[in-house]
Amino acid sequence: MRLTELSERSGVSTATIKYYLREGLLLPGREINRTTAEYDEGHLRRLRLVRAMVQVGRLPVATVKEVLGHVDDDSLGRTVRLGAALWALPQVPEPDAEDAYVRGAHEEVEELLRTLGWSNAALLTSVSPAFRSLVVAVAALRRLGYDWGPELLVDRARLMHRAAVLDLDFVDTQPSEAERVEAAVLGAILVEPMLSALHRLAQEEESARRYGFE
Amino acid sequence: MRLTELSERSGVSTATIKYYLREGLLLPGREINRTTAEYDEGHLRRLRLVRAMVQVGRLPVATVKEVLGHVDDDSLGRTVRLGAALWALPQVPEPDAEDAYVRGAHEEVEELLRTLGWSNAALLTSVSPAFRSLVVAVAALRRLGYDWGPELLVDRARLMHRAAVLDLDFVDTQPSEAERVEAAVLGAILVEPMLSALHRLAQEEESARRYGFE
DNA sequence: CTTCTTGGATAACGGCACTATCCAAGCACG
DNA sequence: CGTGCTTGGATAGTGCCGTTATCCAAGAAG
Repeated sequence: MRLTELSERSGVSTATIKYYLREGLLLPGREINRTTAEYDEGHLRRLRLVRAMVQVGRLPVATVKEVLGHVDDDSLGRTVRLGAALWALPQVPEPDAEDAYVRGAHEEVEELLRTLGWSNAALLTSVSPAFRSLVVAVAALRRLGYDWGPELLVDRARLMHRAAVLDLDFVDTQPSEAERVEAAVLGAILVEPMLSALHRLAQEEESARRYGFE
Repeated sequence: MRLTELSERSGVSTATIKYYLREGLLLPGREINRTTAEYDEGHLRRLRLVRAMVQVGRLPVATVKEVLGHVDDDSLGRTVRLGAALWALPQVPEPDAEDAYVRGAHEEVEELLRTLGWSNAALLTSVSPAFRSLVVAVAALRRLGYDWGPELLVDRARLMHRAAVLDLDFVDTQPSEAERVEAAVLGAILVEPMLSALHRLAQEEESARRYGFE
């Protein structure tokens, strides 16, 4: 198919597709002659993947490129590929390591991992972006005077672990390794906004149950 | 305290504080004379709240203003205030209502709410931004060929409901109504990145447990 | 008195996701 | 065989947004 058809079938403007091609998010089509290129279903699928990451996952375009690079790199094992993709995700700004709140939060999160017995995750301490994001969030809450100690984190962590188990169960249903890796990354990137949406719906529901609408 | 001290204690540059004042995220200080204004602890706290929303919650400044407007509006009940604040959160772009995937996803999400018995949330169908975000996410997954039916959503929804219960339990520990409202909104805005971070850590942990690092 | 600091107004900046404009090379149809 | 359309590539421009820099006149400080 031509660029125009690719655009129609994906709902993405040709200008934007050209932009993605330029940025290396999409492989160039098979060049038929100097003014025509042929695209296939693979391009369409990849384009939809990019769109999902950008629109639903709110990933910056540069990040999508990086994530896809890890997904495509089949020299790595699945855990490493998934980890690499997760590490490319947008990060919270580097916290001030001198800040007392940040240091306290850091220790609390480490204690949390010990409590949970997440020995693998504990290896990643202070390097994993997810770890850092967690520290920054906890520090922000403490700065605001909320006493969110490990006891309040641990239940939520168990919940999210169960969500992760569901995600990886789903990954295991995929027929091929390539699909499993893609599903794993999608499970990280697209499931997250879904969980957020469910969380908000659940909050509205539960708030209405408890306090009504008055 | 003066602007400079406010800046030092919060770690936010004076230029940025001025910007927030301009945008109405911060109330002006008590004007001592034409070139001096006095700020208090309330300003510092509000500034930290704004920073947390912008940096940790990734909310656009205009959205923060809107959310704070709802938080401050004590003419409303808690559920309504929380709902209003949640509705101001960044939204996924309006989906194409003609799109078959979107329509299918819409029905699936409605079925999900029926299954869960979330009757209050069901009232909000097709208006709540959270509902819409969920529809968009499900549609994106289906477009990519994943058969994520309600059966895969319902477990996750129950998990997020339990998270919401924890959030509202925490809200109920707050001593005053004003603090409860703030905690509820924070519980929506700051807890979400925390859950995301925990989710990613849990995925890395679980992936390492299942497949190792090879 | 002079030098520094204050807060307010305004303009400028840098990043980012697109989008619009050109262009020359092909194709399609009467 | 033209004439006008479409193609893909290159380049520049747009709009938004969070932030920062520049001015300024009015006070404070030594």
